[in-house]
Amino acid sequence: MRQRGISGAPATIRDVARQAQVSVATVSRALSAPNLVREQTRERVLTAAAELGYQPNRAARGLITGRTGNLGIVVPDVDNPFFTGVLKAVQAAAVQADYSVFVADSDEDPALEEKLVRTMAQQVDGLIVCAPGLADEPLLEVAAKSSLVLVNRVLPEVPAALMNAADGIAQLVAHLAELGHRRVVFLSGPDTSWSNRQRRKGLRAAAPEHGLTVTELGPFPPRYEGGVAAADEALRAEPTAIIAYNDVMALGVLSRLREKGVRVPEDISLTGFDDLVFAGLCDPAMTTVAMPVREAGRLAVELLLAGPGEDGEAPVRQEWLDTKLVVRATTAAPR
Amino acid sequence: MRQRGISGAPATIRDVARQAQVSVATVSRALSAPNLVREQTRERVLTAAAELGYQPNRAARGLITGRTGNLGIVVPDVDNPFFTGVLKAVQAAAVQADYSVFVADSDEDPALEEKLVRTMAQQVDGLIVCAPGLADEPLLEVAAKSSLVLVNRVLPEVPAALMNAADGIAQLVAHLAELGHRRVVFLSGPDTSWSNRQRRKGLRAAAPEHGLTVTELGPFPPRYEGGVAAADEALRAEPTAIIAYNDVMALGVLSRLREKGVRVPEDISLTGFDDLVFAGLCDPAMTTVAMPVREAGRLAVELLLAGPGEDGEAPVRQEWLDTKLVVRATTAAPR
DNA sequence: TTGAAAGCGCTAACAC
DNA sequence: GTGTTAGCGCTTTCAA
Repeated sequence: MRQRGISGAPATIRDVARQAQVSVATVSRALSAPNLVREQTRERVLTAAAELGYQPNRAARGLITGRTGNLGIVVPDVDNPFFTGVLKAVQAAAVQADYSVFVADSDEDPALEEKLVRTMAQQVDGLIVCAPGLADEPLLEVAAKSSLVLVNRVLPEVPAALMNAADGIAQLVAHLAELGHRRVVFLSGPDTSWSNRQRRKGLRAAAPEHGLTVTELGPFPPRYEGGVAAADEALRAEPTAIIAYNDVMALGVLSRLREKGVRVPEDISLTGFDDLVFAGLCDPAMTTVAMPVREAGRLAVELLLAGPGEDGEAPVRQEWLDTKLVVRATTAAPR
Repeated sequence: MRQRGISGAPATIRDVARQAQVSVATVSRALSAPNLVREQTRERVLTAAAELGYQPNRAARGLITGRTGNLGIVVPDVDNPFFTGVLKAVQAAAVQADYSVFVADSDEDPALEEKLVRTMAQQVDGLIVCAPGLADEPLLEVAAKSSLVLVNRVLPEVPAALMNAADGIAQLVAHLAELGHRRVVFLSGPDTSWSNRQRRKGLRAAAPEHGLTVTELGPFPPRYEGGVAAADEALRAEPTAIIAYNDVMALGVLSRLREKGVRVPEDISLTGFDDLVFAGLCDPAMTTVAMPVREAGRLAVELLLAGPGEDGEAPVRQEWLDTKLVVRATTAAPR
């Protein structure tokens, strides 16, 4: 920030001290430990500070306290609504606790991700990482030296905010079974993704309980085109319902099915996952599973601020958040 | 960031100096002005730094240089793809220039927006503001003291990255006219929005040139529900084409039209604006105008880093970026 | 080419 | 309750 005001440089604590006729220590106290100064003195200081437009220099404060007042979050793609949901909540919770937040976008590049995590770790009081692609080791290493919270990822002794996708897919299975479906196809996402593994695991556990036969196809790229490509393959298995790895993929499936004259949900049911905005806006509106992205963001900040506890006393918190089935118009009883 | 490594506190410049058997000044120089130290010395320093995992403390550096190495951006909603497009590019450009970026979300609240802008201004080297709702005065005030760049907003003497929506809508009008449309409806967004004014202005200028009669309706809330509500009103004007303020609203219109059995584009043409992801994913895919969000983000950072010039020498840069018509499936010749 | 030393603006002992 | 003062880790004169 370049100073260009008439008054030149910004006011320092010394300017305030002079104006209020007290020492710098008193100014410091009046501002950060108000109960340590006489009411009257404090008021003089506050007035002087206001008059001079004084704002404490955070770098100087951080230098001595060892705290920066900043939180960081690294995500693979800030343009992906899944992560912005988390980001939004992180941001809100941080502001509330009087922290600022740094955001870094790795553009899905694991190497960059590692660099960003390391760089950021040293300029924040706590770091939130949603980085499906990053390897375990660098994370563990950083976690050993800094306050780290993982989102949707489990690593020993590292606090985490987890979304219970397995249960979400179980809800989905129950819903489908109740409608009368027996033969479904699961369109898998990337094998490397923790989320995909969770979803598949949940599916494998829940399907037998509901008498569902599942054919797993893929992996497919978790994008619109991936869905388009997957649709034909899915049809060949002649299911009555298709469970796509996520909403975006489901949209691709939907488009391809329409192209081939297959009606949804009359001829075949289709579900997404994540409940991104457009899941509710497409036509027919998509039955999907809502992920607690906001809650995860909020929780991540809470875990960060709660800190590691009194040196190993409390156990590391890895908390699961509920997902929720959202029934819309792409699912119906099979013919 | 809490330290918990075995080695205790992180290495400081003094540790490196000791290990490399030089003074702290030399370490500092080796790191930030390599050509001022002998090659051999520099290598010793670099080795020592690497061995100790030394990372300069940014707060300390900032304290003395007056620079923070941080950029800030404030947006009304980090969960809105329009802004995340800008954010993504800002982030990328910043990292490239070795800056970190703070992001603040005002949640569309002008009062909070003002507070965030003021707070942020003092902890960054430059601030990017995309805040349609914020009043002029606070912005001008902050701009007087800090490096500020506006996105999609014009204020005297404040550098800005602007998207040429007026031209975009002119392209839209030309496209519609070419298809044979003569009677169109414009579904207006919020009156207070700079974007809406730009779009309306462009429409009013372009329509007559192409022999189009325009009925302006609204203002409507720029959301899905706004579009649903607007659709009925639009139909009453019996247009052959509807131009919605933005994509989200257009989606609402599309849904309501389908509900009423009005086919798009056979019975009526429909256009959006912004080209958000789902504009290409909905069915039929939406004809819309792509906004140069990425370019705007990139440019904003460039304007920030270019700085105010040699004290008033160079004129303040307010640059316009091109928008682009994207023809998809919601527009066709009228019956 | 290198080193010694003076702070940047602030907080936290420690005196009074 | 308040003031004095010693640094936090770094960059940058100024000398050598």
